[in-house]
Amino acid sequence: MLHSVSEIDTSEALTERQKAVLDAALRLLVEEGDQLTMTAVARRASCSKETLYKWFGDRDGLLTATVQWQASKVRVAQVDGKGLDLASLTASLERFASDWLKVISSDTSIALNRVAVGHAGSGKDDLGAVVLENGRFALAKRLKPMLEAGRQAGLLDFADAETAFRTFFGLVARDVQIRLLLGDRLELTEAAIGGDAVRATQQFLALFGAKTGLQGP
Amino acid sequence: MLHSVSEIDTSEALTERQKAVLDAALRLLVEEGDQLTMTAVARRASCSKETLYKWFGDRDGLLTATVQWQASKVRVAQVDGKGLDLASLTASLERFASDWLKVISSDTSIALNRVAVGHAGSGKDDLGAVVLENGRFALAKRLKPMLEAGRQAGLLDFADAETAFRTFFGLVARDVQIRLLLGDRLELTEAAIGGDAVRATQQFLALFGAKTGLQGP
DNA sequence: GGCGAACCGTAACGTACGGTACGGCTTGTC
DNA sequence: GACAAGCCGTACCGTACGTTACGGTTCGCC
Repeated sequence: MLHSVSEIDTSEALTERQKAVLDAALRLLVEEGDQLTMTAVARRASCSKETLYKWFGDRDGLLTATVQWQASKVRVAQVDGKGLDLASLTASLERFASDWLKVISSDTSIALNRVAVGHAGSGKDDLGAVVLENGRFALAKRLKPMLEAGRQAGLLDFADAETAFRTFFGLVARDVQIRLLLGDRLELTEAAIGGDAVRATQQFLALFGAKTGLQGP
Repeated sequence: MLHSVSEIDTSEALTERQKAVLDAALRLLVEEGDQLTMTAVARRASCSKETLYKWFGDRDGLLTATVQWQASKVRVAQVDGKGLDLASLTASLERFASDWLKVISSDTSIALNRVAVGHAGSGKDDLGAVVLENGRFALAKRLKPMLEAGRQAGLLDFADAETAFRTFFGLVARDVQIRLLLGDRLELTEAAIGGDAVRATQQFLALFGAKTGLQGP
């Protein structure tokens, strides 16, 4: 049974058919937003509504399963901070920034966040928590070890990794996500993302780089 | 007729009674979110549904009018940069940061943004544009002259005011708005907001303060 | 006092959609 | 080949809610 899930576990023993159905639901979610209907999902996935209800319980269960399914697809490898120097730290931060900008500007992320935000008001489900856990918090969990390693290597100087992370987050995302969620056309080309990643990283290093005389006047 | 409006104009000749009705709708929107019903609004406002439809056209019209009504209430005075020094610039920036954090963490803003985000997918109305115009863009319009003045006074150093603004925005808001929209409990006390405003301002000045030897080693 | 406009309260209408039931088809098992 | 399980397609049910209609009341105006 899927609709009893609210823990952190991910793929939850989905059959291939179920994954295909959730993929269809996801595509429809991106196209239609929250006003997708069970009938439309069934038609798109070439399955019966009865099956949908048997597998996912109800509409909220389907939505939750869809969001979790997408979340389970974006697990990425942990980077480790072996032999860290300023160049590799910089490259890693730029990588994080670039990846994150690509994520939040993707159609899928926008659609999922819209749905989750819309549901956040009425505590029926925890879509918001799922999205947050696999977005912002997952990013923090991956980035913080790198920041700590940078501090160990004498490259960074900060008191609290959480605070440092949040500043990095702000420097990278700025107003991009909220503008996209609110429907602002804001095309982020590959080049623009790359430039933003470099800028954000430089700003972060300017704020939290260790004062070892390497960059001061 | 209200429902033919989509320009930038604001209060649009509302009678007192209409304002009262919109206030009721706004309160209900904060409580119920997007699943408020016309019946509920009519009951809360002690008016008939017929009146609602006559005044606002349809449900979307009522929602749009409500959002615009709230927007028209938050017009604030333009600050001017006469006799600007570092202390007054710092104070102004802190003020902007603090005000903005208060806004985005308020129940009203959260509710309005949630509704607007939810509607942004299906181009039925332009709630997203309205919210954006009276939120993020209004802030930029008020802040940029101050930044320019700071540059004129030799206190700030940046190439593009828009870019500088967006960095300030990122440093202030960080992950706060998206977390709140997604339902994360994140209580911002008066003290926390004040601290964040100071921190964001200091970081901004560290990045964009003119290198006049005033703060370097 | 008579009249019309605006508005309140409520009832009624239509529909879209969540959820369920059911007949038929396919597939695996004995 | 009989049988059961799982699933597809579709028809069906119930309800919530947007929208409309209408009788009754208030209020300004002559």
